[in-house]
Amino acid sequence: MARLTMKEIAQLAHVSQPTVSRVLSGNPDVNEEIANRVRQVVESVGYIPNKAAQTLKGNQSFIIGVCVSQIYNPYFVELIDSLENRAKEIGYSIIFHNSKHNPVLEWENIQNFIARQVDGIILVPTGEFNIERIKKLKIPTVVITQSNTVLDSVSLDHVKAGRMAAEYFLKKGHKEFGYIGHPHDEKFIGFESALYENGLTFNMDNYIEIAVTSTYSSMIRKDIEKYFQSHDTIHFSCVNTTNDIVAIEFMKAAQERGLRIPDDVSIIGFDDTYLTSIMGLSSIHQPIDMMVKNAIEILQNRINLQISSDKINILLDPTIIERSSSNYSRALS
Amino acid sequence: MARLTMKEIAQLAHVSQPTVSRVLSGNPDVNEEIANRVRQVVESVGYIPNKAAQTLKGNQSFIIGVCVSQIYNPYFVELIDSLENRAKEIGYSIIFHNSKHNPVLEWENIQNFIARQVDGIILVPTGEFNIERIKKLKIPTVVITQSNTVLDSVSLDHVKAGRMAAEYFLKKGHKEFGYIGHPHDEKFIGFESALYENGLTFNMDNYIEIAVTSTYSSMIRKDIEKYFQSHDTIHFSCVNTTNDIVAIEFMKAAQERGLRIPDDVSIIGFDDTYLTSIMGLSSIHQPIDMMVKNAIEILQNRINLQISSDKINILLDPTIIERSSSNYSRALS
DNA sequence: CTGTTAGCGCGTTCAC
DNA sequence: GTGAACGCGCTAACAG
Repeated sequence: MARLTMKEIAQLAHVSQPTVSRVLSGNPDVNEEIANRVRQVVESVGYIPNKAAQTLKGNQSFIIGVCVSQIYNPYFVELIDSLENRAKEIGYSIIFHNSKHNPVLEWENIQNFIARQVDGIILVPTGEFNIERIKKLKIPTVVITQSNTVLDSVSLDHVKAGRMAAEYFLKKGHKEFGYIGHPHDEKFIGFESALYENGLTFNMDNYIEIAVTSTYSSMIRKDIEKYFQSHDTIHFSCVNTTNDIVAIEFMKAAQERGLRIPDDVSIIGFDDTYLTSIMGLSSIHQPIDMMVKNAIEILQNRINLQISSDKINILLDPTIIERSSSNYSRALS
Repeated sequence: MARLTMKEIAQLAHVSQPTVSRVLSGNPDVNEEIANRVRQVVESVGYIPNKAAQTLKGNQSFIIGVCVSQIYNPYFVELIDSLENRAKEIGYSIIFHNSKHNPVLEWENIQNFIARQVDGIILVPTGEFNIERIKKLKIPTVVITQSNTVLDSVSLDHVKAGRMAAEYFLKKGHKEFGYIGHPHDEKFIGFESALYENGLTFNMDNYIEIAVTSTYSSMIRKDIEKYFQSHDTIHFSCVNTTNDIVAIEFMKAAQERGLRIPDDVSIIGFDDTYLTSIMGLSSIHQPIDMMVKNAIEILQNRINLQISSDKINILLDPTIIERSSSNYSRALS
């Protein structure tokens, strides 16, 4: 249980403890022979330096705190995996937290990050609740998968994604449009405006609302069923959705009601998770690795260069991946 | 950037630093008035104690290292989420690593855990490669989702799960059995032996082998396609699989070849991830929360009581969840 | 080039 | 009931 310390290594190698430190940190000003002797001992006893002490001393923990708002969506899994990979590449560890869409939990998680002396934070926020407080902490923080007006952020251009879906449907000859998403969905803004620019207005009765807190398939399904309870059938031939899970739940609900996909209703998902290939769901691809790469780069710069340059907001371009769920053209009239 | 220290809090509250320490640790031997004054200051400046220093001092980090062998399977997501939840409940943080089925990476991850002074490790091992070395570290470690002959472990009873699938198929009247899994699959042992006890022998030509390293759907799919290349069709009416992803990939491959499910071939998955409900896939349920609960409990005991009692190996009972993919009875002959 | 000294922020004696 | 002094394991500054 009691791990070896640098001091003990020093004794074993008959040198002073700082010399061991120098050898391990690659300081070249050490006699090669002595260095080898030290390395020999370190190797043979399997000594590993105590990062808690290094952190205390050096004011750097080489930890990045990651806090996501949910994890159920496979999209977040890929995000976490990608984050862990990149972080490891640059010698960082990840402390992971889930805020479950709860701002109070989110703030607790952030506080833990502070306590742990993380060098930076990557955040999928629950909303705007804690943003200002986080800003005040002066810890490099980048919001990922959403853009933010206060903090650095890296995300897909959601508005553009919405536009893209609308334009895709328009090109396929659709006339009546549906949307399934949360209230205040950026993608919807793009979706609606693209329609508007084509002389169409979105009928809000075709908006199926999913509660922000509906994190599980079953809850999403209930939200969709609620819509069907007040609407005998749907009055749209195509529908854009806020994520793949929502899309799939709608897909199932529609099929159970005898609606054919894509003939009766075309569907586009969002995130392009691996669920899409399983279900043949068209989806808008999020370049996760690219987002993560950018986010970590920003953090690194903020950490090392102590730059307090202007806020950085990166918006990446969406790509639409067509699969069978939307591969259907309406006859032109 | 430079965070407040306890000493500075002490100055602000006109007390000594140890007094602040006492107040924060809930030591009752402090004048109530002074304690309140301290709490007041702590609150108003948002002071958060430095865990790196606490770790260094107290020899406890309140960190649990979690290292999984892959993350692509949604099963692991639920595992990580559950772990994070429980850990937080007892005041622990999680450092997360993915070994990607690579023993070298796994060992690096473990070394990082040591460096970070984790109090315990929860591990989904890549194999036996590092087990003995880990044992020597004398750090409380529990293997999860697999049983282990050297370390503590909590897992489902895989052999029993295999038996359960076989018995289920037998009851449905099946005569020819298939299996899709990795080499040396514990579930297969149970599957085969249950058949054997019913006077049947498993035909190894009906074993579709998936490489351990086939982590993505596409790779699994390739393994399945390879089987079909050397076999015009399948000679089994039911098949047990090693996880849900494998099951779904087989499902798709079979359907593309005109096989009806469950009429021509019944399928049972494993893990009971949310993919199953999407696909109507029968599956053997893993009680993740129960496993996590047990695993963390074992860790806690090992950490706090310093107990070095006998190795603990918990085997939980499987449950089979029937959905449409296996809901079909063969006519009895 | 190497060893001695100091101090990171905190918890824990020990006197008072 | 409270403060002074020490040390956890390490890195950095300073001598020599």
